[in-house]
This record gives sequence, C-alpha cells and structure tokens, in this order.
Amino acid sequence: MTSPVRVVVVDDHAMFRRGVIAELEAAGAGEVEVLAQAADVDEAVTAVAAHRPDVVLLDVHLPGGGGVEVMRRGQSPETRYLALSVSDAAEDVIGTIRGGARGYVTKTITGPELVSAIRRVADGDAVFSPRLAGFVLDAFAGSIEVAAVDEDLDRLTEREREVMRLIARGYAYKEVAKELFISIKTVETHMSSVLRKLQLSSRHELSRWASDRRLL
Amino acid sequence: MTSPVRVVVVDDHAMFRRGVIAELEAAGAGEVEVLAQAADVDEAVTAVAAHRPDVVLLDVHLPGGGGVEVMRRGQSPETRYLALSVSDAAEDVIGTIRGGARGYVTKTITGPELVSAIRRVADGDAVFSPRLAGFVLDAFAGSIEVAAVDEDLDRLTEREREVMRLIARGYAYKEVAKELFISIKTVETHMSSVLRKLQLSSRHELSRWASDRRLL
DNA sequence: CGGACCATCGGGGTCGACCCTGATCCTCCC
DNA sequence: GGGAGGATCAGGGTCGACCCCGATGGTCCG
Repeated sequence: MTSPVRVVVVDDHAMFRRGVIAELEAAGAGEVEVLAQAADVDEAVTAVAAHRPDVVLLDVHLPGGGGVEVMRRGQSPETRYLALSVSDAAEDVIGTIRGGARGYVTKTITGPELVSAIRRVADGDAVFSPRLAGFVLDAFAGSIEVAAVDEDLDRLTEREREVMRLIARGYAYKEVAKELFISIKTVETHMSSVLRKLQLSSRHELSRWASDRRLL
Repeated sequence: MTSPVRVVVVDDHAMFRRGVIAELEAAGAGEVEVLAQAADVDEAVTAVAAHRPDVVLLDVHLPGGGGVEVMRRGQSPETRYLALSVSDAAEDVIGTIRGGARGYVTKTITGPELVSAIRRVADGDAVFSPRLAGFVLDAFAGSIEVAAVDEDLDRLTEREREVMRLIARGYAYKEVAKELFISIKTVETHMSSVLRKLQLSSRHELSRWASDRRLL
C-alpha cells in the first residue's frame, strides 16, 4: 500500500473545515492525512510553506485575496492544488484553473468522491466535477475568442487595470486621480493606453466591455 | 433549565451538515437537539412534517426550489426558520425574509454564535448577522424612496423617455438625434429635462439609474 | 382668445473627455 | 552602461456633454 496523501485544508468557514476533515478521516482512513488547516490567505501560505503537502484543498473565495492569491504566493514544486468551491461560475472556474489549480470540484461532492479526487490530483491527474467537465471543455474549445479577449486584458499593466475599473464604474478622471493619489494627466495617460490596448474608443464602450466580462 | 431547542438542519452539502451538527453538539450540548437533516426541498418538507421542530436551519440555495420553497410548503405553526447561507446578496436576504424566515445568518458564523442565534429564533426574536442588520433596515426604509422614484418616471413625457433610454444605453447626442430624426439641440433640451426631473446630474448617473430599474 | 404644456431649434458658454507630443524617474535586464 | 518598459506629469488642442436664455409652432382646455 502506498503512503497516505498529505493534505492541507483551506476554507474560511470553520464548520465546513470541520465537516471536510471528518469526512476525510472517515472515508479516507489510511489514504489521506490532514496536516493542517487554514482560514485565510496568510494562514494558508504559511501552512503550505511549513508542511509542503501533496495536495491543498482550497476554497476559491477567501478573505485576503482568494484562492488564486494562495497559489501565487504558496509556490511549492511538490504541491498540487484542488479547488473546492460552492461556485460553479465561469469566471471562478477559469480563473482558478489559470491560477494553477489541478482540479475544481464543487462542495456538493461526497466524502468518498472527494477522497478519490484528492488521490487523483496527487497522482497528477486533473479532476473536475461532472457538471464542470463539459463546461471546461467548452471553454477550451471556445478559447479562440476568449483568448483574444484575455490577451487584451493581460496586456494591461496593474495600474492601468485599476484606472480601468474605476472609469468603467463611472468615475470622472478627477475622482480617479484623487482616489489613486495621482494627477489627472496621469489618469488620462493610463486611460489612453487602456483604450488603445483594448481597441475601444470611449469610456462608454469601456463600461460595456467591462460589464460584459463582469470585471466590476 | 428549559428543554433543548429541537432543530432540523437543511443543506445540500453533506459535509457542511456534518460540520454544523458537530458544532451544535459541541457548543450547544443540552441546549440544542438535532432531530433530522435534509439535503433538498422534498426531504426538508417531509422532515418538518414528521418532527415539527422548533427551528429549521435552512440553506438558501437548495436543489428543488430553494429555501423559500421549503418555507412555503413546510407550514407548521410552531416552527420557525433561520436561514444559513454563504450569500449576503441583497436579493437572497430580502427574498428569504419575505418568504417567512425569522433570521438570516451567514456561514461565517461560529458555533457558539449559531447556538445563540437558534435559541433566540426559538424564543421569537429576529436574528441577523451584524453585517446584514443595517442592510435589512435600509431596505425597509428604502421602500419609500422606490415609490417616489416611480413618480419621477411618470413625470417624463413620452419623447423624454425615448431620449432617456437611448442615452442610458450609451448613445451620443448626435446618434440619438439621427435615430429620432431631430436635431442635437432638441436632444439636449430633452436630456436637460430628464436630468432635472430625475434629479440626476450626468449621463453616467442616468445609466446607473436606468440599469438599477432595469429600464434597458 | 389666452394660458399651459409639449416638441422643436438656435446662440453662446463652461467643463470634461480624449488625443498628441514630449519629458523625467525608476527598475529590470542584456 | 545603455535600452526597454512602466509610472508619473505638462502643454496644448478638438470635440462632446451639459447649461442658460430665448424662440416658434402645435394641442388642449377653460
């Protein structure tokens, strides 16, 4: 028999962590070993660094930046991430996979299924809830258009994205300037770059563009 | 000592139910007695009819129609409902309260707090998470303003409403003029009237105003 | 008829949105 | 050390958004 999979559980709901761990100990006895748990991004990063687990069970929505932030800061070559979320929203799934997760299951999963998913992720497979599998494939099939869009968004610098978000919400240049502690001229420069990079021509189009992609 | 509060737990996530029950047994020993659990609307209605609990801990999002459906079909004079949800979205909270729930707490709640909330709901109090309390009051206070807003809309003439709709969608004055076969100056006049009558100050606010009321 | 209301348009003005050019400073990297 | 790219800002300009004042013609109504 192989050694048990070493796991860290990350979720901001104490009761949910408790339930997950209880299930893992019941259904995954001998197969899964829970090393630690964490309730927010900082705790999670610390726990990953300390234990170097095989698999991190990661909630997508977390105080302190979300699961993606954990994966960004908690780099560890031997550690794989399995997202465990209530949400099956497109942006959550895609964002989490892009962030480096090897799987994404919803919280409707049962204990034995979860143990199996953990085992497979530890072995290097990708795992998705049945309802998500078709969706993920669709997303990749439709990635031509999506890719074009997201490449545009990726081309924006961090500062440009901040300005973009505020403008799309209807802020005047003056208000954006005050909010970000920069001059109006700088806001104009960033906006000019944003519009050029996204191939748009006005703040109105930008508002539509952003709301279409749920970036607000 | 009073008799324990008799509770049914309804949530479609088995692991979450398990966590909740573990917490209730730990933090609410002697105070709370869990009679049954249910994973969907039908099970919940059956469980309520069979046990006639004092309090039903009810997840808002459920397969089979949602928590509201449970309250509609699971009428029992001595039973009170406490919603327990991940969502603090306005429509969920308002909808659930309208459906008859006596309280609404988010899943970030701790075990002891949950026991206390259950106790208070059983005693007839209304309970809301701190973050939601102010929100609920605002919603009720806001019903006055909503009525006033609709009177505002009635004050617009037919032509003004046409112009308003196009502007709210991001049309430039020039485009509105072409669309309606009138001059830019006339569009400006109508817009001026619209903004004055609705007590707004810019096309951006108008866009928000209109989309808030789903006039697009 | 005369007043109220609406739709239509104009002149003329302020201010914000957006563009172009050009500049400084800083960091990263070859 | 120099080049690339990002963040910051300025001058100067066009055009759209919005306002104030004023005007005409039409309808409805007392």
